[in-house]
Amino acid sequence: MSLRYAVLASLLPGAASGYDLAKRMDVSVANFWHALPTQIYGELNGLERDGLVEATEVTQESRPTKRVFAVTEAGRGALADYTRLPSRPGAIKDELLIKVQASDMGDRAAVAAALDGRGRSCGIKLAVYEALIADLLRGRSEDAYLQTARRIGPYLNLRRGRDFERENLEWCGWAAGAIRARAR
Amino acid sequence: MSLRYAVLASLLPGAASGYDLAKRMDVSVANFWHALPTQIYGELNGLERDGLVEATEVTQESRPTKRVFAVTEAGRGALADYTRLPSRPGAIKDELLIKVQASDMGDRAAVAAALDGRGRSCGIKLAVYEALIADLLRGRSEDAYLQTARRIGPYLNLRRGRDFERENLEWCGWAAGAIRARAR
DNA sequence: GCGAGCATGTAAGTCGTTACATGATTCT
DNA sequence: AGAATCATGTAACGACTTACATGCTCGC
Repeated sequence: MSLRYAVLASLLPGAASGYDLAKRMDVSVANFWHALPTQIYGELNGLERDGLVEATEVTQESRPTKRVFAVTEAGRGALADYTRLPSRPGAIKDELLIKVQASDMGDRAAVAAALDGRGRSCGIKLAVYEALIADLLRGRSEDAYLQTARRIGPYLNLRRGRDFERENLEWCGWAAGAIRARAR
Repeated sequence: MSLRYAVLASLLPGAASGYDLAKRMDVSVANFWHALPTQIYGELNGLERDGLVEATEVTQESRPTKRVFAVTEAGRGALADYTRLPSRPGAIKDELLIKVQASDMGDRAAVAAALDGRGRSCGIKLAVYEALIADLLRGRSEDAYLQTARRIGPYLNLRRGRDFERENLEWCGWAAGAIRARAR
């Protein structure tokens, strides 16, 4: 029941087609809620049925016709109600950490290499988050932004994502080093 | 297909019943792979069918009879093979962050209160991780431990868990403050 | 000409959660 | 007396993933 509200929240900055929304969620929200296009198409139709979003057909030249979804008043209300509900604890699923857990009995070199690879993708995500943060701030200080911006939720979450990647990056390097030191 | 290896890795320190394993995973591995008892019982039976674990019936007085599972040689081999496989990117699912994302249009006070609550549970988890780390180190320095311990995988993951909770705790406080400053 | 991107979905299958069932024992 | 712990599961449901289908356009 949460994907529904992740989709709704991702539509807040403006209407979007399912295809566009899938890409938007990949940068704005993938950090804490990941969804594949298939799932998003289904959820958008469900939201439309329940009157929480409204669809408009947009005919394009030299591109397939698309359906653009906008949050309705009822949708905004449902999302506000949702913010009052208790949340279940956040969950992380990471196969790599299972491999780290078993690394002593497994292929140490392979796990260390996997950690290097993960470190690289953390570095890429980190750069993306830093660019998005700079985009929002547009030269303003953080304090100034938090006082004047129309919305601060997305900024708070970007900060969380950035800090997470930063720390993960550091840990990957450290853990790979520790495992390699062990290999001798 | 990953729960299977999370279960196998959790059995490495010693044989356990499904019931015990569910609790063990709640402290050792919940950090990066969470599973409910129902799922663990099912997976253990699957692992037994495939010869990756072996079950022994243990009759107890004044307690129900239980089945204790131990990793077999084939199980150890399967886990080692698993460490060589590529991992998909780690995924976080956190309802609270959806609420933070929508907080500007929702109930700010409720979201701030939810962040306080999350901060408290982070503090508790942090204390647990710190105690587990101290338990493993037993007075030794980290360097000494990494050089001499039989296994370092669990330690590396405890460090990751600790750092995560520490940072999450700090972020929750900061975000709650920012949202409350907004409410005025 | 070929792959990548635009745009939307269905169908099938796997994974994960919730509710329920059982029944003895130990703690408050 | 009632709740929590020990111990294992089944059944039903909901969430998520994978594979596939369609067809047009743009850049290389």
